[in-house]
Formats: sequence, structure tokens, C-alpha cells
Amino acid sequence: MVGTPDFAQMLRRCGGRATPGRLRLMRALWKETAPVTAARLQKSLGGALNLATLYRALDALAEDGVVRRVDFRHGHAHYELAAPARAHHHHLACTGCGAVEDVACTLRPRLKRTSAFSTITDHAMEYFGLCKACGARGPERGGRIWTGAGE
Amino acid sequence: MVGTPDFAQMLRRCGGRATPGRLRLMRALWKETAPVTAARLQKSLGGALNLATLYRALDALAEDGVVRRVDFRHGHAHYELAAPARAHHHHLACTGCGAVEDVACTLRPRLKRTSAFSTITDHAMEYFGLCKACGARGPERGGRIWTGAGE
DNA sequence: CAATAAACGCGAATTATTTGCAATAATATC
DNA sequence: GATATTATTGCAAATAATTCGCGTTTATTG
Ligand SMILES: [Mn+2]
Ligand SMILES: [Mn+2]
Ligand SMILES: [Zn+2]
Ligand SMILES: [Zn+2]
Repeated sequence: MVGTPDFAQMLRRCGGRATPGRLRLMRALWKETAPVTAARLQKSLGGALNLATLYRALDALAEDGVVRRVDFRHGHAHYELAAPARAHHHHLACTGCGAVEDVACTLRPRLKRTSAFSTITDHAMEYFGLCKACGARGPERGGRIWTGAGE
Repeated sequence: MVGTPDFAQMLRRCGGRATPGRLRLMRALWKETAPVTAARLQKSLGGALNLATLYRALDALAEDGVVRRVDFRHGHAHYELAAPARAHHHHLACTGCGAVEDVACTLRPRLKRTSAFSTITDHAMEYFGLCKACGARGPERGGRIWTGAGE
């Protein structure tokens, strides 16, 4: 992971097309140092992509695990590059100024002193998976069963 | 924590008023077994509270830490009773059917086999706190500094 | 009981995100 | 390289969750 990853190949491997728009999107995400909003991303792309298109691309990429959606409790989503471009990790967000610091995922986060943060006032941790019933039902073709509609 | 907590006192201790609406809200939350949406909560209250009022109450309560906002990646928030009524914990949510299971917070979550779930496909973990700059600045009267407006 | 500020309902406004649809362009095939 | 197939795109309109303004009610305090 020395130079820039081959995004074109990465996109195609996920069953997508390497369009100029998505390539720019990947490169823009690659440069980011912290999760960004769709709106900010669009600006950073010089408005190259329509916002609706951008959301669609991000959704597709998140679906494939190439992009990770992050919730900082701001009322909107943030996105960042995930595997295989970037190693799995978590975040520490400042509720005061919005500063974000990466945190390694030890799955044993007895957070030690961190350089840029003084206090940890709260944390969120949610696990996602399949209950036995759904797991037994097998990977229903197409994935997602429960859409969340109405709840 | 044998019987029902004294919600009236709990509300007043947080600088709020023990209105019939908020008392019913607390009792409704107390009965819930998993985080619920504002809309669902309103129904469970028989529409006793206006949705806007409900959101205002939930915000205030979350502010005081009495209520915890949970993100299950459904595009809307879920709420549940927190301290001192309920012990701190986390969740395991089924992306298939939406089933939710509580997970103890060991801060060392090497998730062992759990009863109702077969697989854990993903998890989210975000920490919140204050960076050194904000921490040094002290608890600005009123709390929140960064509103997230515009980002 | 009167004063004060919190809480309420209602309707309108915001915001993030999604969708329908017709036009384009990337990939696979020939 | 030309062609068929299908994903992607832009744009405008639609949703859905959450918030706000404001005039009215009511809990709390003394
Ligand atoms: Mn990160
Ligand atoms: Mn719970
Ligand atoms: Zn800060
Ligand atoms: Zn399930």
C-alpha cells in the first residue's frame, strides 16, 4: 500500500464500472484524513458529480465494503475509504470542535492516553450481524431482507 | 432497582418538570426492551404527546444522560432509558430482521457466542470526548460548542 | 393565589437522503 | 471497431426525520 491503489480495478472487482466520476470520488476519498460528508465530498470534487449520483455511488461502495459510513451524531453521515485501501479502525470525535482521531480496533479498547484528546465523555458501539433465524435462512439472494421501512 | 424508579424525582433532579407527558414517556421507555423510535414511542403513548414535543423531551433527556440515543443505521434514531434507570450496555442488531440483543459493555468485547445470534458481520464503535484544546478551554457554559452546522 | 419559566400543540420549515426518468457512456461481444 | 447490454448520470421532484416559531397552558416556587 505504498502508492495509490488501483481504484479502477477495485471498482470493477466490486461489479461496478470505472467511470471518471467514481475514479475521482475514490481519489478524493483517498486523500481525506477523516470521514467526510457527501456534501463536502462533492465540493472537494469541484461539483464534478451530482449529489444524488454521489449518494448512489457511496451507497454502492458501502455495500461492497469499499467505503465505510460513519456516524458522528451530527445528523448526517460521514464516509471514508475502507478495505482494502485503508485498514479497519475506529474514531474518537471531539464533541467540542469536531476533531477526529483514528483509533485502532483492538476489540479490546481499554483506551489508553491518546495524544490529541484529553477526555472521553462517551462512546457508541453497535454490533451488526444475523440472528440465528436469519442466519439459518441463508444469504437471501441480494442481501438485505429487513429494510427498516416503518420502523 | 427492584420496582419502578421514581421518574418524577428523576426528571426534577435533571432540572426538568414532572409533567404528565414526560412521566408517561418515562414509563413507556421503562417498559421497552429495546431502543425505540420517536414515532413508535408516540404510538405507545397513544398519541398523548405531540411528536415535536416528544423530540424536545427526548433531546433534553439525552442531554442529561437519562436517555440514550442509539444508531442502528436505519436512517432514524432509536432511544432507550439509560442511567440511572438502566445499566450501561451496548447492542447487537440483526441486519436481517432488526432483532436487537443487549451486549454488556466490557470495553473488551471479544464477543463470545451469543444466544440469539449466529454471525456478527460488522460493528460500529465511535468514541466521543474533548480534544486537548477543547478540554483546556473548560466546560463552556451550556455545553456543546460545535453544533455541526455546515458540516 | 400570583409570578415565572418550562413544556405543549400546531403548523410550517429544514435537511439529509432518495427516487423517477430519460439521456449517456462503460463493458462485453462479435 | 461497431453493437448490444446495462450501469451510471443529471435534474427535478419526493420523502422522511427532525427542528422551529409562536401563542397557550401548566408545573413549580414562595
Ligand atoms: Mn478514519
Ligand atoms: Mn438496550
Ligand atoms: Zn476539540
Ligand atoms: Zn434476524
